[in-house]
Amino acid sequence: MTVTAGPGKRLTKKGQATRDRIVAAASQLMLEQGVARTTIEDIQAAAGVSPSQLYHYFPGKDALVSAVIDHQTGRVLDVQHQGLDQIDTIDALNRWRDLMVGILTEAQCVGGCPLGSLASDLAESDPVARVQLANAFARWEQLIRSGLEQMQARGELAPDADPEALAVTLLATVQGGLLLSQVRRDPAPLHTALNTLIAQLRSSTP
Amino acid sequence: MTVTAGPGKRLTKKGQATRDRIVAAASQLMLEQGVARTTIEDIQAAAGVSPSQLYHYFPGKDALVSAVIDHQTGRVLDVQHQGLDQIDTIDALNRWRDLMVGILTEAQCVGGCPLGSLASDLAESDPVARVQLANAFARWEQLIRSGLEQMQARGELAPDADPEALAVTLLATVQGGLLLSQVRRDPAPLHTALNTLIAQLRSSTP
DNA sequence: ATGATTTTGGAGTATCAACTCCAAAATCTG
DNA sequence: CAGATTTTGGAGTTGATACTCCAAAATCAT
Repeated sequence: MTVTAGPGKRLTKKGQATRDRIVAAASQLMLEQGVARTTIEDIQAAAGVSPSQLYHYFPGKDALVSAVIDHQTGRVLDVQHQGLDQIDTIDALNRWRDLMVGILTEAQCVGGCPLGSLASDLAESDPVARVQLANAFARWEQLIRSGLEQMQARGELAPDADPEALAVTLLATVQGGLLLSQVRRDPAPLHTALNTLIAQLRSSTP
Repeated sequence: MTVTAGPGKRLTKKGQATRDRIVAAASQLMLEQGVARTTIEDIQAAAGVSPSQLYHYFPGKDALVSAVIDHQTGRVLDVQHQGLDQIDTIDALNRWRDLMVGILTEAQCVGGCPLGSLASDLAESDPVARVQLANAFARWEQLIRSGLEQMQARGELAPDADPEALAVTLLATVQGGLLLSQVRRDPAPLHTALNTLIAQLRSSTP
């Protein structure tokens, strides 16, 4: 997911490191305080970088936001691959649930979902970002769907279950659960919501 | 939910109208572009009000945000009462689903959930607002739970179903579905997610 | 009606945030 | 090593934004 040298710009090893530092700092700050509340100066300070450096790598804040979306998309999809790639049984779904609840708990429920937060923040104010995030969610959904299809092929899921609809539902429940947990500062809502949904799946297993 | 004259401040009929106009304008703008991106000047223009008027009714932006949260909480809970108060059958849940999908469709998927958007926006940057929103969600959840308990009492829901857990799950799914629909500009995700969840409930009905 | 109180108009201020510019230092290429 | 290119430091500019102030007009209570 790391965007290395594009066609028009050659990036030195050191340059790439600086760029990465900027994106990482911006990603964290924007997750913690939102895009609009994160100033360029904040990012400069967190990344240990001067104004000219930042504007050397990004034409403006919008471009930086776009890079942040790519960065977070990569991080989230990595975790999802880790949890979903070899799903065979319903218990594997429970491990996936625990993976996400664990990450949330470690973060002490701060920030919520990196993609969900960006989406809510940018959906109405940055059309380009909206599409970029829609694509990210589509890829995430596809990952879940593939896992469910694997399970269905192994007979762990009812043959008449609809993996596509279930994938949307699971993704929605993850997003909503993360939001509720973030607001309440308590991992329970995410855990309960996923647990309930997975239990329903099990009950309709042949 | 309308906050009329508090103890320390007497509000004239006209004054209350002006205050209401400010809160309504601020609510809409903050829903459409987020809290941080909505400037006091934007609100002044939309409400047809001068700076001194705004600062006469609110000590600062934070206080206005708090009033906006109250306003949106009232609006959302009103709709939820409308859809949930007399729930007896599973079909009533489907009408509730249609109510929300209908509202979302009318809004052309712009803004998402008024509470969810505020929550995601403010959770990390305004601790007072976070608690205020947590309470709003708790009331919403309680409304859903009461509906489910009614259904359970009538035998429309399995006796061993857990209304509390189901309420959290439904609320999370609504929130996540609204977010996905907002990002994709398509009511389908919300519809699919709620539909799938309700279908699961039906399948485990005695 | 009249005096007290609330409401309003609008100009003004101090601060902050995004972005620019140019020359010096570091790094790469051959 | 030498020239071309990339990277960096830091002061400066422009515009926006939250908030203030004071006097005039409207409204209310008696």
